[in-house]
Amino acid sequence: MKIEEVEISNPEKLIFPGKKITKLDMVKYYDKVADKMLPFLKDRPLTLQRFPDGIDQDGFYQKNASDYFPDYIETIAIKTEEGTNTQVICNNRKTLIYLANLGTVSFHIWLAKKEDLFKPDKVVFDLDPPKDSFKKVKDAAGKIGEFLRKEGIEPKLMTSGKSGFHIWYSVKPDKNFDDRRKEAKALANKMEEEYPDLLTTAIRKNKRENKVFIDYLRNAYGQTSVCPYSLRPIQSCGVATPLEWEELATIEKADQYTLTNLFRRLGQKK
DNA sequence: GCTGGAC
DNA sequence: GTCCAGCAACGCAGA
DNA sequence: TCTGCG
Ligand SMILES: [Mn+2]
Ligand SMILES: [Mn+2]
Repeated sequence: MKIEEVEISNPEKLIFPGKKITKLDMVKYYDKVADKMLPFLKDRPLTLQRFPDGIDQDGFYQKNASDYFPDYIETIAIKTEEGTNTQVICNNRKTLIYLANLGTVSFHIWLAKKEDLFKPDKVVFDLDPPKDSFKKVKDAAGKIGEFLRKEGIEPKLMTSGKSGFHIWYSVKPDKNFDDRRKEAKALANKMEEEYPDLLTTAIRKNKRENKVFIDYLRNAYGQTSVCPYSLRPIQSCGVATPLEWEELATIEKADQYTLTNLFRRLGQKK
């Protein structure tokens, strides 16, 4: 069995056993969503989150491209504190299929592109709910969207596919991570000030007091956030789904859209 | 999922 | 021939 | 400087 000239091994192996979703199902999902997803992957170093034996078994993160990856897999050298990593960049459908066949469930992307790895082209706020209070994080997303627009920013919204939301905005890649993080922190502090009962920037869990955590620390060199349209390794096979702001009211959980129902939504959406 | 080293 | 370990660091902020 | 965090 081949898709995009990539041999699919063990197509019947269950990756989401609870939902009886096979590796072939997953590969087909990524093939189908590729046109939407590839623009978000473009030119960004990738961390793969792989579950070759399904999400009920231990998985692993993979940063470095394996020696056996075929030549058509694009890679980039990444400076780290001690040495160099060689990370994958996924700029085409064939690569996406190849990585999915490896059991990659989730794709985690850098906030900077290969042209300048030290200068991010977006700022991300990762909203994490307390325990599992989706109500609060949904409320927070709406408030933060409104807040950012008042600041003259045009924020984008997506479900994380797992428990919360991501809100981000595009910037020119003309400042380094330290500067962008300071900017993000200042905004997060203002949000917290405006909604002190709902939002917190406290890193320690035991100081969050059941509030929604605004994680602005993703805005740092070498950090990643989940790519739009990536699956998440949870029973529900939730998808990180970009939303129109008007859609927020209709969302009842962070994994509302899944491998199974995402295309129903995309079909309706013009 | 796939490889390479240990046995 | 079979078995099995490895497959990710990093940077920040607060204590 | 060490630890929790994601
Ligand atoms: Mn295995
Ligand atoms: Mn999150």
